[in-house]
Amino acid sequence: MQASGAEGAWLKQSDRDRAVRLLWEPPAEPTRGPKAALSQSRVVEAAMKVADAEGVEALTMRRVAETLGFTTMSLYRHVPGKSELLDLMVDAAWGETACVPKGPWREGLEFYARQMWQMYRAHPWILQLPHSRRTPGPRTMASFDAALAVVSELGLTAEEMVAVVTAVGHFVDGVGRTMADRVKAERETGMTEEAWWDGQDALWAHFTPERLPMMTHIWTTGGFERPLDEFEFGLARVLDGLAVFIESEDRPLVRRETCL
Amino acid sequence: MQASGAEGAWLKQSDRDRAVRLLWEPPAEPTRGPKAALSQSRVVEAAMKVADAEGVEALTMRRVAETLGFTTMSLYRHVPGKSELLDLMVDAAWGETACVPKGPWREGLEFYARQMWQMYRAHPWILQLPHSRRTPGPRTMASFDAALAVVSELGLTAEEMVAVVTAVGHFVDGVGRTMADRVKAERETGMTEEAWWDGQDALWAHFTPERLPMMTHIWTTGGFERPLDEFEFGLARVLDGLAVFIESEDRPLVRRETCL
DNA sequence: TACACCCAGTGTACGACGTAAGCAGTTAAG
DNA sequence: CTTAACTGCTTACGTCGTACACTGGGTGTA
Repeated sequence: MQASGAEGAWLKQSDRDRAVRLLWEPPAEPTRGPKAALSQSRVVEAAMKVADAEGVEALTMRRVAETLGFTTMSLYRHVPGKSELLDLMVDAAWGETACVPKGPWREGLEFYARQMWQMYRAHPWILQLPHSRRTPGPRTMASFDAALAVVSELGLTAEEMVAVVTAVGHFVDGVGRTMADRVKAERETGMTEEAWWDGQDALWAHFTPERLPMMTHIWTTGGFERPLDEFEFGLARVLDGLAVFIESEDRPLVRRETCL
Repeated sequence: MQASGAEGAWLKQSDRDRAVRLLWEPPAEPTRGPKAALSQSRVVEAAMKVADAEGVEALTMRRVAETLGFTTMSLYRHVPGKSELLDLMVDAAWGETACVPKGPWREGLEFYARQMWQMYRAHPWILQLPHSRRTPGPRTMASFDAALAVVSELGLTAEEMVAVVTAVGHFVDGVGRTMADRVKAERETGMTEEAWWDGQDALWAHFTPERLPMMTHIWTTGGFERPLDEFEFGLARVLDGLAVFIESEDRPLVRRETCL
C-alpha cells in the first residue's frame, strides 16, 4: 500500500517500538540461514549516496537496489520500509557531525550551527524530509545534548536553554532549506542560479517601478548582484540577539499559548 | 510522463515563459466554444482547500477534481500541470497577507514576520513545497517589496537591506517548518504532540544520564513540559540581533564566497 | 443557413512509485 | 537427516501524474 493519507495511517504502538529498536538497538546477527550479502548499513549508505547525488525525489527503493546490484525487494530483508530507512539515514548524517565541545556559550552555539550547516550542505535532502515526530536516533540526540550543555551554566531556566538552542536550529533550518532548494534546482535544470535568473526576461518585464518600487531600485543599484552570505550574516545576527537576551538582567518569559 | 528525475528535466525556455505568463498575466476569456463550467481560480481554490484540510500528500489531481465534481483530466483544461498549479496556490496564499505598512523598521519587520507566520499556519503545506526557483508571482513579490521598503531609510547598502529582510524570512521558514511537520503528524496519527511523546516509553528507556546528561537533567526538571513559544522567543531574538547590526557604527561586510 | 473551427470535459492507458505475498535455495540447530 | 530460520527473487496490486484521442457544444465566417 502507498503511504496512506489522512485516515487509516494510525501508527500502532508496535510500529513505534520497532522504529525505536531499529535506531537504538544494534541488530543481532542471525545464527542460521545463509550469510547475508547485503546489510542494513550498506543499504543506508547506498541510499545516502543516491540522495546526495540525485536528490530525494530520485531516492526510490528501486534506485537504491539498482546501485547495489540487487533486486528491489531484497532491501526489505534489511530495512522494514522506506520510512524507517529515512530514519536511519537522518541519524547517520547527524553521526557525521562533531558534538559541541565545552566552552563559552557563543562559540559553542556557533560551532553547533556550523556543524548543522555543514551537514545540510553535504546532505541537503534532510531538509526535504518530514522532521517532527521522526523517531530521534542516538546520534541526533547526542548532538542536541552537547549543544544544551554549552548553555547550561548561564543561569537560564530549563525551558530557556531549550529555546535558545532551538532558535539557532530554526535559523539554520531556514537558511538550509533555501540552500537545499537551490542545489536541487541546479541539479534539475543544469543551470546555475545566476544563469537561471538571467534567462527570466519574461519575468523581469513585469518588474516595473510602479508595481515593485523597492525591487527595481535595488535591482538598478546592483543589490542583487553580489548578495551577502545568508548563513554568515544571519548567524551573526541571531547570536547577537541571543547575547542581548542572555546578558540581560530580567528576561521576559514567553510561554507557549496559541502555538500548536 | 512522471515528474522526471535528474536527467531530462531541463526546462525549456517556453515552459518558463509559460509559467511567467500564467502568474503575471490574467488569462483572457476565450470568445468561442462552450462556456466553461470550471475555471482556473476555482481549481486553485479547491486545491488549496484540499491541501489545507488533508495536507500536500493528499493533494492529487484526482482528489481536487473529485471535490469539484469533475473528472481528473478536466483540470488540465485550466491549469497546465500540477507544478504550475502549485505556483498559483503559493502566490494565492501570499495574496492573503497584508503588505508591511510604512513605519519604523522594527515594527515593520515584526509585522512582516507575523504575516508570514499567519500564512504558514493557515497553509502549512507551503513549507513542504520546493521554494527556490519557483517562479515568483506578483503577490509574493509585492509582500517582499513592502518589507524592503521598511528598511530602506536606514543607511544600509542594497545588499544589506536584502540580507536583513531575508534573515527574518529564514527564521520564520525554520520555525514554520517544524510547525508544519507537527500539524501534519497530528493529522496523520490523530494524536496530539504530547500524547505521542507520552507513548514513547521504549524511547525514553534509552535516555540515560550517562548517554544524554543534559536531556535527562532538563527532563527531570520539567524543561520539556512547558516549552517557550518558539516563534515569539526566536522572533524577539532575531529582531534584537538585527537592531545591534542596524544601530552599530561600522557594519561588517559579509560577502558571499563559499555559499552555493 | 452551412460549416469549419475551437474548446470544455471524458475515458482509457502507460510507466513510475511503495510494498504485500509467496517461492526457491542455503545454512545451522535439533 | 530433518527442520526451522533466513536470504534474495518474482509477481502483482493500487496509487500517482498525465499523454492522447474522443465527443459534443458553441461561435465566427462563407
